[in-house]
Amino acid sequence: MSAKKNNNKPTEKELEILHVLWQKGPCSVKEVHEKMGGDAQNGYTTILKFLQIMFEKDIVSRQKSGKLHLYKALATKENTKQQMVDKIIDTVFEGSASQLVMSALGNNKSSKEELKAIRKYIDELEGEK
Amino acid sequence: MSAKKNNNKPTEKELEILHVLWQKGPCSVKEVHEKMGGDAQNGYTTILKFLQIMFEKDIVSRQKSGKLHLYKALATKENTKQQMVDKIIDTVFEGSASQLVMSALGNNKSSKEELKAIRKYIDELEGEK
DNA sequence: AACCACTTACGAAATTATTCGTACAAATAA
DNA sequence: TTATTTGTACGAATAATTTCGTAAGTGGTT
Repeated sequence: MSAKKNNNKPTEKELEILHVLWQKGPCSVKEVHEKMGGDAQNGYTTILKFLQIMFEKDIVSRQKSGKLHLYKALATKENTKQQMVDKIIDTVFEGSASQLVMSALGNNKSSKEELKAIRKYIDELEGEK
Repeated sequence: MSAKKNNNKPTEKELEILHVLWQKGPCSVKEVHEKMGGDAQNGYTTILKFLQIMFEKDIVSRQKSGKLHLYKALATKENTKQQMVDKIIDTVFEGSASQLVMSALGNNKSSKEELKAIRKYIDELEGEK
């Protein structure tokens, strides 16, 4: 068992960084930094520090490649998403997924195609029951 | 225009407190404190402090009633929920509500009845298009 | 070797969130 | 009136998050 622990949900900024890693795969600090808008948004060492902290928290792994480190997200996007969704359902929707669903569709930004896809998905779920 | 500003999303604990206010309507500090489990969970002054801070941030309003203050949530539960949902869609679901929906239903905790209700809701939405 | 560009490591500052002790004010009981 | 109860205000301690300055390592060039 590792001395590190990862029971923690990522913070706001950690999530931003994870996004880059999910999108681009293993990255150097420099790549993450640039993808996040360069010094205009965050100092290079800020990103570096975060990646180091995230490494300690077991949120990312890293591997030396030449003289630099390549950082890689450990949690998958899917897991993290699921975790966040579960939590929001729990904390603001009284445990009811359907309430969340209605809220999500309520802003009327979903196209007919999307609605169709959702319906299909529901069909599949019902089939299983 | 007030000197205060409320562009801030509530923090974790603020959200907990909002929940009590949403559920019970205007409350004294004491009521919120008790509803949240009393001193076992949070000291009385902790809750008091939060309500004061939230008052300064314009998250709640307050009104003297006899010798105590009654605090009242300013944002509605609906607005807050919507805001949180919009944000999660934006930050982890690439702007796609349907992705969130699938994730929400994906944990398979929704009953047949819930699925039915959602389907009906989708029908209504499609009708509008 | 001395220099330069690039990268990591470390530590501390700044900010925000959370918790609580203590003092003070008002109403009420003894 | 004095003590007690009930509530507010304030300030400080602690913890977590975010930011960045500075030092130091590494490899390549001249």
